[in-house]
Amino acid sequence: MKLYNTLTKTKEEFIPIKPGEIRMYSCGPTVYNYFHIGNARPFVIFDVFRRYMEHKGYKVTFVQNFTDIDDKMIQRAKEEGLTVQELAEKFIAEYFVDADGLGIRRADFHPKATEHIDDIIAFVQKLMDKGLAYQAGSDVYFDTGAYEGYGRLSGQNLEDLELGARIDINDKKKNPMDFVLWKGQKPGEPAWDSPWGPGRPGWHIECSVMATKYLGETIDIHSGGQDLIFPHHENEIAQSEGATGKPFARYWLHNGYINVDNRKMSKSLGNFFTVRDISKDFDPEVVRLFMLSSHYRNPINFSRELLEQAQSALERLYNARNNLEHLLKDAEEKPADESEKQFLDRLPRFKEDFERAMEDDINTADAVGVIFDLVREINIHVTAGRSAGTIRAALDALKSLTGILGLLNRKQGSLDGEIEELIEKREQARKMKNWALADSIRDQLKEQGIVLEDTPQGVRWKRL
RNA sequence: GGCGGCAUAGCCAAGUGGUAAGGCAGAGGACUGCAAAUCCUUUACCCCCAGUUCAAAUCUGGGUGCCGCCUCCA
Repeated sequence: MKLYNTLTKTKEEFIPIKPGEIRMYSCGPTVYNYFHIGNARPFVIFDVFRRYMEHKGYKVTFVQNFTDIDDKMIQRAKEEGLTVQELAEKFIAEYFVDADGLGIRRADFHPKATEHIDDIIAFVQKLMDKGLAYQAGSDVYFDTGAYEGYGRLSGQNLEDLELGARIDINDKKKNPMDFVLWKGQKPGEPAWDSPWGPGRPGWHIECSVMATKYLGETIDIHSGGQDLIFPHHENEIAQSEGATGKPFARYWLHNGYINVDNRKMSKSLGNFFTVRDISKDFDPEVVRLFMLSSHYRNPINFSRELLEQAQSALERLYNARNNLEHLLKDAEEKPADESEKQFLDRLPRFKEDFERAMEDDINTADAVGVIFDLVREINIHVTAGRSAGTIRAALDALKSLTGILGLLNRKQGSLDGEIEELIEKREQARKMKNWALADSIRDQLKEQGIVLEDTPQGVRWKRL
């Protein structure tokens, strides 16, 4: 498996610290709102990475945090008339609703900052003890000047950063790039007691603390959006390596942005679409396929038209699956004939091609292409009269590959009796060549979202 | 000012030395009572200019255009 490592700016062969095991941390959402599809991209792509590595037999321990205390949380809670904790609980629940819809599996741990205050305080204390942090008023700052190697991840050095700095004037800091580890309480804000007085953790520290707590001082992979490279991940490295003296993460993975009209989708620009909003018009699985159709490090433009394209593509996948399941219903158990054998012999190649794509820095776009190649092969060769074994093999191959990408989660389900009766009535009408009646029933069902397709093996239905 | 990314058909998008995967849309055909699904056929001067090479979308240099980070942000 080759992965592009932001730390080295090269594609490297991935070698886990412990053979067969992967420990990975991915930055999760600040839970003050529904998340938008820009936020969703890392959730989806790193979920796919995790699924793929598990498919390859790795034991993956995956941690994704919830930031449940910060300025935005406090402000939003105030606006909503909720406590910060109530706000967090609400949007953590909503996170899971949308994440489930997108087919994102739960992490092994979803730690929250507020549940690790003691750990955070101990961590900050450790940095103080090492002379890498200092108290200024009621705040505690990380001393970037005292830490060697600041800027390694983002390819910046302190001087250049300061030259272009658009940072707030803050007299309390020794160095403009110093960042807060512990924020002293302001009136009306939630706070926890600490050696430096009541306050709350800064943003960056929670990830260092929770990553090392759940995964160890050196982890295999740390991931997130490109906008986290600086300063968030830079600061995580400084804190973690400052505190432990060990490398923090071996591989840093960063996904590209989702753009709208070629501009980055972001909360501050206000040009964002929440997954929740999009779910009103599209199955979130469409969003998932949309994201996986391009390489994760490339920016992708978002538009309704592109989702419609993805939706049509997804339908093609479902059609193939539904067709196989339909064929399987009354397929015979019999030995494969010569042409079936040839088809079966070709099946493993799709898996190989798929894996080759995935091994190349998670090239899901290429991998999706392989799935469509497989679909065509299946549509050509797996037709009426094929043996049950052949159909099953095709279905297994398709489900296996789409499963790794977390696609085709929708179940075919069943129809209620009333609709079944209508379908039967239409079948009778067709036998009598009463096309007018047959077509009117078909139209009527379509109104209800049931599409009928007549095949040589009888009528097949699907939901719109 | 510093650092970085991208430019492939109507729309999306892989491909990083041997003359272009895949999807969507379109056109024609097959199948169908009609459809749908499916299959077949069809649609690319790979941003521009130089250079390296037997050979470049792919490497090098120079342009042009767009975007991002350096501030909260996935």
